[in-house]
Amino acid sequence: MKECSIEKFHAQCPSRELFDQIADKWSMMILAVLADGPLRFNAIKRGLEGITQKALTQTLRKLERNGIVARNVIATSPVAVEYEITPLGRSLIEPFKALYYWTREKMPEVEAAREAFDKRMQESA
Amino acid sequence: MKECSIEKFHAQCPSRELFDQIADKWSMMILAVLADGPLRFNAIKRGLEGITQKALTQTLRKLERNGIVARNVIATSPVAVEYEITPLGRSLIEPFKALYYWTREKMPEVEAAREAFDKRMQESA
DNA sequence: CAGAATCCAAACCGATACTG
DNA sequence: CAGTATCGGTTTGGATTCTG
Repeated sequence: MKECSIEKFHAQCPSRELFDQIADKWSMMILAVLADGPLRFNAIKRGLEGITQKALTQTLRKLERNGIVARNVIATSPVAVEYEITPLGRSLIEPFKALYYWTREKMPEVEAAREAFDKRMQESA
Repeated sequence: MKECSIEKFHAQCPSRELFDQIADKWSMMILAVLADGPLRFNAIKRGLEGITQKALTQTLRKLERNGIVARNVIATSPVAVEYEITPLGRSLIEPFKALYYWTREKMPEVEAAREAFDKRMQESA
C-alpha cells in the first residue's frame, strides 16, 4: 500500500479507502442517532427519515465491520437486536458534529451562493 | 421546509440536504488539494489519483454552486481556468481535516475490527 | 422484530470522441 | 487546456415479499 498525505491522495492509500467508507451520509447520521445510547433496529430507522431497511442494514454492517458500532443480540422472543457505538465510534462523533453544525450555521450563505450561481447560468443560457 | 435536529433527521431538512452534498469523498478531497492555494483543472486532477475528468467537473460545479470554490477564467489562449477556495469553503477545511486525521490515526484499530468481523462471518458460514 | 431475498428501474461510471 | 456529449455497463436504490 502506498502512503499518502493530505496533499496527495493515492487511489491505494489505506486511509483514503477508510475515508471513503465513513464519509457517507447514512454512516454519519446513524452515528448521530446512536450518540445518546444504544437503539434497536427499528428505532434507528425511525430516527432517519427516508432510509430504507436495506440501506440501514447495509450501513450498519459496514459500521460494524469497521468497529464503529457493536451489534448485540438479546435472546428474547422475538429476538431484539441493539446497536451501540463503540469507543472507537465515539471518537468519531466530534468530527462529525463539527461538520453537521457547519451546515446549519452556513446555510444562509450557501443559499445565497446557489441563487447567484443559478442566475448566472440562466443568463448565459 | 421542516426543521431538524442532530437527533432526528427529516428528509426535507435543508441542513440535511446540504450535508448530503458536501459529505462525499471527492468534495472533501478537492478541498484538501486546494487548501494551499488556487489550482488549475488539470493540476487538481493530478492531485486526485483515480478521479475521472467527468467526476471532477461535476464535483467542481457542485462546489461552485454551493459557494465553496470559485471558478476564475483567465482569458489567455488557450484559456486557463483556476479554482480557488472561497472564505466559506475555507471554513469547511478544519472539520474535514479532523475527519481525515481520524482515519489516519485509527487505521490500526479499524483493521483489527475488520479482521475480527471477517473471522466471525467465516465461522458462522 | 430484525432482517434476507428478489426484482426492476434509475442513477452513476468510465471510456471514448469531439470542441473552442 | 478545459471542458461537453454520448453511450453501454454496472452499481445502486426502492418496493415488495418472505421468514425465524
